[in-house]
Order: sequence, then C-alpha cells, then structure tokens
Amino acid sequence: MERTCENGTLRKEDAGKTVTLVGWTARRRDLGALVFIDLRDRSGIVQVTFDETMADKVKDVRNEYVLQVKGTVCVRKEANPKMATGEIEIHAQEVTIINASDPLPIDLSDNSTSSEDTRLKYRYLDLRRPSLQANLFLRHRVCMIARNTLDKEGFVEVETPILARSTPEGARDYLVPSRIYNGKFWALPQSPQIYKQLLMIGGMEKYFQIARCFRDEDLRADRQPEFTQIDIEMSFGDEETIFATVENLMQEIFKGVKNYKLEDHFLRITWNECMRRFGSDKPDLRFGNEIQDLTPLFQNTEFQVFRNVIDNNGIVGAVKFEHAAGKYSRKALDKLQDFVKQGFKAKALAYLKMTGEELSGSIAKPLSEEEKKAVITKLDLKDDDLVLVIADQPRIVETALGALRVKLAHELDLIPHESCYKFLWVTEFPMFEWSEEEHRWVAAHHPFTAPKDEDVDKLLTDPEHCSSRAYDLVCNGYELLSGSIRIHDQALQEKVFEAIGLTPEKARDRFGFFLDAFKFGTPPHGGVGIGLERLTMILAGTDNIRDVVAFPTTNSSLDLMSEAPNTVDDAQLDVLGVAVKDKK
RNA sequence: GGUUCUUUGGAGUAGUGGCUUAUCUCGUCUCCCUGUCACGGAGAAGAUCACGAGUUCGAAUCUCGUAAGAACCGCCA
Repeated sequence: MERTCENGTLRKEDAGKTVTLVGWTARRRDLGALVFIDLRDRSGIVQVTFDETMADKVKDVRNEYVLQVKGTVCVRKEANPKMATGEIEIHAQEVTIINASDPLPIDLSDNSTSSEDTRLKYRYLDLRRPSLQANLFLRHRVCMIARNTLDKEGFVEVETPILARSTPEGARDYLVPSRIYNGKFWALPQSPQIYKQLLMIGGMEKYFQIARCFRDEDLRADRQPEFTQIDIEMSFGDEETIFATVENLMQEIFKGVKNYKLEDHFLRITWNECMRRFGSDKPDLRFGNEIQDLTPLFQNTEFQVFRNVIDNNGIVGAVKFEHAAGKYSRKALDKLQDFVKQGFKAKALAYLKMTGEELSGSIAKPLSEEEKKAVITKLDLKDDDLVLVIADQPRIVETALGALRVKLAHELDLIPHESCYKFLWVTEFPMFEWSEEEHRWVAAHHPFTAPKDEDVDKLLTDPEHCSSRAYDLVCNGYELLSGSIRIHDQALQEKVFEAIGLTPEKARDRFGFFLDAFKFGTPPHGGVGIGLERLTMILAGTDNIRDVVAFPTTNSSLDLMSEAPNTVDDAQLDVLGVAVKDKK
C-alpha cells in the first residue's frame, strides 16, 4: 500500500509536495461543499481538505474510517497553533475508503474519560488514544536504552525458562499442569532468581534479561499479575559495583527519554533509619514532613494515654504540616483517624493546631504547659501549623504516620508537579520477618540473600536483629528495584535455610540442585530486578500501571477483553489428569 | 480474607422519597452550510436508572443481598 510519509511529521517546509497518507478519521467537519478531515496515524494528526469536487467522495466517511489520501501539502491561510501540523493542510486529489468503522463504544478524545471497565473491554480501541500510544513508545525507549547501555558494559542477555519449578518461598505461583507427567506441575517464574544465579555459577559473569515475571497475588494500582523486570546479575562485584551499574543505567534512561540529568550518586540510607524517619521502606523524598519522635518530651508525663504507651515500650510520634491547621476541620481529622485505625491498627490519632502562639487540639488539654512548650520548640511550630500525633507501638506509629505523611502531602499539594525525581538507595534490609500465619521466620527478601558479615553468627540465635545485604532503589515513593548480594557459600546457604525452618531434608528436596551447584566454585555475585512498569510509570507521570501495559487486567486479574481466565474443554483437562472441584 | 467508594440511553454525567413523561454534553440519524479545527444551524431517535428482594400510599433516590469496576489493608521471597 502506497504511503509516502507519516501524518504528524509534515511541516511548512513540505509545502508543495505531493504526498500519500493513510490513517484513521479522527474528526470530520462537514461544511457542505467543503469537508475537513483530521487524519490520524501513530505519529499524529494532519488536516485534509476536500473541496467541492472531492466532498462527495467522503460524504459517507465517519469517525475511525480508515482512509488513504493522495494530495498536496499547502500552507494554511490561518494556522492552528494548537496542532503540531497546524501550519499546513493536505488538499486531497484522490481518496480511498480502505475500511469503515462502527461508532466507537468509547470516547477517544483526551478531555473525556470513559470508565475503566469499558476502556478495558475495548482495549484495542483505547490503544488508539495518543496518550496511551506515547506510553508504549516510552516503554520501548526505556527497553532499548537499557539493552544498549548494558550491552556496552559487557552484560549479555540470556533468556531463562518460563516453565520452571515451583519455589514455595515467597509469592503464590501460577501453576501449569504437565501433560506428560500427570500430577506434576510447572510454575511460572516469580522472577528468574535461581536461573540467574546459576548463570553466574555457569560463568556468564554479567547477565541481564528483560524478563516477564508472574505472581498470583492480589493487585494494586502499581501491581499486575504479570510484569516485566530488567533483571541484572553480576559476579565478582559488591554493592558498590552494582549501585554504579544501576546509577549509570538510570542516568542513561532519564537522559535518553526525558533529557533529564540525574545526580551522579544517589542518596543512601539504611532500612532502620528509613522506617524511623519516613515510616516506609519506599519514601517519597519530593517533600519533607519527616516523622519526629516526641517520646523524650513525655518521659515524666501525667497524661495517662502517653504514660501507658511509653511504659509499654511504645513511642509518641508526630508529623508537622505547615499552614495546614485551618484546612483540616474536626470532621476531616476524624476521617484521618478512621484511615489510620482501619488501615494501620493505630488506636487513635491525636492532633495539635498552632493558632498564633497558642496550641490547641485534641490533646492540648491533658498536656502540661511545659510539655506544650517543649513540643512547640522541638517542632518549631508557627501559626497555622498542624501536627498529627500517634502514640502506640513503634512500628504502628511509624507506618501510620508514614501513610499520613504521603496522604496529606497529596491533599495539601506539597508534591512538585514538574519533572522531579528523588532517588534513594535503602540498604541493610532485615534478613527475616516473623510470619504470624506460619509461626516461623521467613526471608524478608529471598532466602538466597547474604546476611551482613557481622550478623552471620546471629542467624540462628537472634534472627530478628540480623541485617542483610539486600537493597532497594526508591524513586518518588515507588520501589523501583530490589536486589541483594547473594550467598555463594554452601554452608552459609544451609544455615539460612535452617533459620527459616527448612530442615536439611526439605531444603534438599526443594533446592537440592541449587545447593549442589554451590559446591563447584561459585563466584561471589549479586544483582537487581528493576520494575520496568514502575520505571515507565514514573517517566510517563502516571500512577496507574495499566497506563504502561498494553493489555492489563482488572483488580481481580481478569482480562475484560478476552475474558481470560476461562473454562476449558473436559478433553483438555483429561489429557492433563486434572479435575475441577467446584465449577463456578 | 477485610475496609471504603462507584454502577443512570452508545460514551460521560445531573438527579438524596412525590416537582421526572429522568437533566445536560458528546456520539448516532435526517436536512442545511466553501474555511472549519471540540465547526455551526434546524429537527429526530435512543434508558424496564447493574441485578434480586424488602421498607413505603409512592423508590433511580432508603435498607439488605448478589454481580462487576476502582482505591486501600492483609498479601506481594
């Protein structure tokens, strides 16, 4: 099919050229003997005019008809400054209606928003939306830069199996029944973790993969059941080598995509400090409002609530918001209290408001004059400042105030709208977390993560206070990547398995091949998995992962377009040796 | 597993117990129009108000249940 150029690329310099264009009818303005059609392809829109000799040929054309137009590029008498191609138009000489279109069930114009489920049902139409196409182009750019940058540094892309063995630690696996071995199952990889470590043992030294990962867990605005990681692993390095590689990669991506220069080295803080200051392991550093520990001010308090909390190893935490007291009514603050009670198990939310020199609010009365003065001095309170206070167990205080910090920053518009990217390495994550369900310690990152050298002796005796060599890279409140230095010593690996309650027999059963591999000269190694969607979201300036995935699912992992998952024929089940208990 | 919110012509919405024969915008259909660009003008069609039960003299509106969507908590090594 003849096509001489893309519609959105035409400019005044092209005037006089005869061109053949193809595309979709974005909009048609019919003035009778003169018809204008905005012809859209993926590059943009150009106005085509059909004069009295041509108007008849397009009288049946409606929105989204596919056309081929031959015509001359002409300078417009009156330019449209809102269009990239607004200085020119195409005077049509020939037109072919290539295909018709029914009226669309969704509205493609940018100022309208069809509901999320209608858009997902007709995703292939929603994809015609220029903003969505731009996101997919952006994602492509990120992948291209990642490939080129890593290639230049000697990393080799290796594909690892999608049909793999289930590794019960961690997220729930998607399972695939085996036809040849009835009763046995593949698992889709949650990440290529074990394979990339085996590649290190296999002597690849520097590996990467743009890898699809699968996790059968409940979704969020930034989580889909399948997603893509820029997966990187390297031998003979340490944190410094890996951080340098990632920082360079991020710099290249932000330069290539946004022409934005990131700082040479990203900030670093330990996990403990991060939780203390921000109540989150993925803090948004585009605004301040850090959590303050007020416990020392109330050591001798007679306020019973604080007294009880402090006597039971709790803390009193606070977050200050400047010029916010007037914006939060009693009702609004009650709502915030419900938010922390329901979401974060906090028993209550107290507040203080500064009016002139005077402190008022829910706990102003029970506090002594001395204590109030101490709070004012400690938080440097000025007129109209709002202070949210929670007294409870430390982790509850931190996470609840951390969540309020983010919530109010949004409500008070404290977050810069323009391009602003605050990167942060969070290091020394805890080695283990206590699982209430399983009544055992589980790996906080994954069980192949190396402990800090000085904590190796505490693995079995004091798992709670073991720190690991795991790290996250955080940007604007998103966990952009996770990684760690891995264990490369068989004895240490077995010890960590023991710490999470895996008996040697069970460990052998689940990871035997992996443990065996450690016996044969395993190099020290470590790496990261970068969340491609989250990175693209940040670059695209959206907070919904569906905006950067071509065919996303709903919150409940349904594809509304194809209606997957769905039933299969009994014959298909038979051959797999699978029976369905309760058909819904 | 839990919490909160949402569901009204093809699309987006207004409507908090009777003022409704359900509002407006876009789209659709018919006619007019040679400089529009979210074209304009005249007219028309199109909705058992997600589904089921209940309260009431009376329900799009109140209550309960079901389904679907969204955000969050748990979960996500």
